[in-house]
Amino acid sequence: MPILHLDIDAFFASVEQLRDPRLKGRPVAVGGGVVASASYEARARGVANGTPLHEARRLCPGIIVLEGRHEIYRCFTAAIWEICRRYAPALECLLDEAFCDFSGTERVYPDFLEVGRRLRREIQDEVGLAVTVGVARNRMLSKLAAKSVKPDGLRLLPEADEEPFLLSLPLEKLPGMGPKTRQIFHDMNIRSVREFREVPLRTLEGLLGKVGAALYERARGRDTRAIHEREVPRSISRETTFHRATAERGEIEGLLSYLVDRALRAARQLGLKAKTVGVKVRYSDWQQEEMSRSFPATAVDEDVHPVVRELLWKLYTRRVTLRHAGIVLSNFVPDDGQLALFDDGRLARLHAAVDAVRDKFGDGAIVAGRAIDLLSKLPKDAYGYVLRTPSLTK
DNA sequence: TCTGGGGTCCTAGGACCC
DNA sequence: TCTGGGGTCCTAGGACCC
Repeated sequence: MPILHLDIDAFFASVEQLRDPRLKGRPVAVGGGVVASASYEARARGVANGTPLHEARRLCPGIIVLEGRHEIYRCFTAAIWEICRRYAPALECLLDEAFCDFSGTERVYPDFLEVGRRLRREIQDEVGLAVTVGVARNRMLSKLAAKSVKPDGLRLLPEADEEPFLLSLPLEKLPGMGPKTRQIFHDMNIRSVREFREVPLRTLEGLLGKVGAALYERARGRDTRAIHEREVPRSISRETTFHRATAERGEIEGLLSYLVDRALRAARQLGLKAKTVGVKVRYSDWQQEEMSRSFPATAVDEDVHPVVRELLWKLYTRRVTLRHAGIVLSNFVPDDGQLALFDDGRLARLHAAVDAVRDKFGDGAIVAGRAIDLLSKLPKDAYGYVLRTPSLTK
């Protein structure tokens, strides 16, 4: 019974309620544009994660909407993962949830229900947040077990109970069964895991390839995905929606430069250089375009900015204003500290100094290049530019 | 009532090399 | 000159998850 899944209940909203007692017992939503996290008081009124904010206000008049601050949330998750590490030999953390791998510890912990109880109690006592815990034989089952007892719950799913539990699930509860895939099976009048089990493996593979084979396994309670700490990210992206849709080159380039600087700083903090950058734009009519380019690995802002400008020129062709723009870095390699051919190290030292100032005074403390155009257009605060929809993660 | 900001993995075609 | 096959990298796009 070696995998324990832990999920922080209504994470962002709960942190806000903890920090401001006046919010206790009241409907709270954190987000911009759509709800990123809704308190259970808000959920009771039909507000779900992903609900557009105006719709949330209609469903739940008096709902308190907050922008949220990732710096604060990160402190809370750090404290909670620390508590998990007291017990679990291996941990995989994703934003507001964690998988704890207890493989090989059955002698140390004869009763995983008791481990779950202790974890929940210590997190509640030391951090002040409620978490839901599920324990089962593998990754998928532990998460499904937790989902079945949210919020503030604890469930151990013994092997003997797996079959009836799985067979009772609606099809969309299977991980990997999103809206598109679900529709395919609904059209075939298949709506439950029980009915899905009748579909032969070959049919699923023919229909969905590897995804189909994975779903076949999961419908039978099998999941071989390991629990592991994320080493090197596959991509780092920064994107945002404009305060007002715009067609002004200077403003668009300025914003993209700013986003590149932020993403590259994250890469440098991880000791990574990127080999690919992508630019994405979304027009006011919601049409979206993306383009990417590869180059020799770099973590230097000035190397990436011209590529981004070139991509923007190729990409932004319609005479329609943009509502949204972003960049994504990918194809990372470790930064071996090697300098470019004609660089004597001054550039690296300059970036280290700039990063240090930004760490201390916020991303907006030092602004260079095209991002300077933003100074007159965007408000700034202690953390950097105030974007229309601040990121809640990093 | 027009819809956020992160991420992951998979597929597929084309370039290029052997 | 034509044919073929495999491997790898790049780019684009789709589906899914929190």
